[in-house]
Amino acid sequence: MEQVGYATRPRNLDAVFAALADPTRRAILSRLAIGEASVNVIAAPFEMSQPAVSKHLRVLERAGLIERDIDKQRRPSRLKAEPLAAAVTWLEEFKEFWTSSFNQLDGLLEELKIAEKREPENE
Amino acid sequence: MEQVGYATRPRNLDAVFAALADPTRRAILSRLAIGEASVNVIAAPFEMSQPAVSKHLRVLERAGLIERDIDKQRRPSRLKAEPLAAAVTWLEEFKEFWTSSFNQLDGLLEELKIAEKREPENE
DNA sequence: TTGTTCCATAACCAAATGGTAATATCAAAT
DNA sequence: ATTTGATATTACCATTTGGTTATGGAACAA
Repeated sequence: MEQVGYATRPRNLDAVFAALADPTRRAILSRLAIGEASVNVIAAPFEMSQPAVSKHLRVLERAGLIERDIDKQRRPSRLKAEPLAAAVTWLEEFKEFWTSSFNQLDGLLEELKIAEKREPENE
Repeated sequence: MEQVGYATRPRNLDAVFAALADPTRRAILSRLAIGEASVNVIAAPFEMSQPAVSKHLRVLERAGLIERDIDKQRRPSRLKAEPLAAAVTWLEEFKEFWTSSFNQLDGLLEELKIAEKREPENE
């Protein structure tokens, strides 16, 4: 396994998460997980025009999630790893941070604050 | 403290990823990972108006990423776990699927295609 | 009472998004 | 040389997004 974006915090998290926010684009990624595919092959299952799919591909490309080759007239796309790894890293680090003892500490502080400030009237 | 949140579908990946696509909202989540906070406390570090932050909080709430309570005049927000877990699950399942043997198969097919460049493709 | 704090809401705006249809480009096939 | 096929590009449209200022209202403070 090669190293992926561990040291540097990639600043394109915005674009990666935004790209993942569309179900069509997630479906495209799933399709590409099976293997590279041309625009028309990608577009076939969707009930939208080819330019619409091309736009989605451009969003995925600018997020770094796919790369596009040139094969005769076709422009096969294929997945790229690093941005997804960055998203996973952000989410996992955040989850770990959040579920750490800070959480329980916060609960304790909250109870202390309530007890210290005023008698509970109705909870 | 009374509950004010809505019942949210924990599988709304569109809304979750869209919410995560904004750096301000990710920063708000990081702030809330330390502990619950009122709107003004959340808004203080940002160079934007309070209504702008309230809008971001509403996006996070509709994505199910936070819940909002009522404490006197304050509306403290706190994190919710399930949607983030859903996002992590999607990404990890996708990553696993993608890095499975399909990938190596695709690589093999790619080499084969290069080797037999003259052969037309099927769809 | 009067004023202040905290937050929401409304109206507005510019820019981005997601789609369309029509056309252009360009390599491949005939 | 002409046609076909795959994709990009353009022009256009409606909706959403992310921000603003102004205002309203409930709860607290004096």
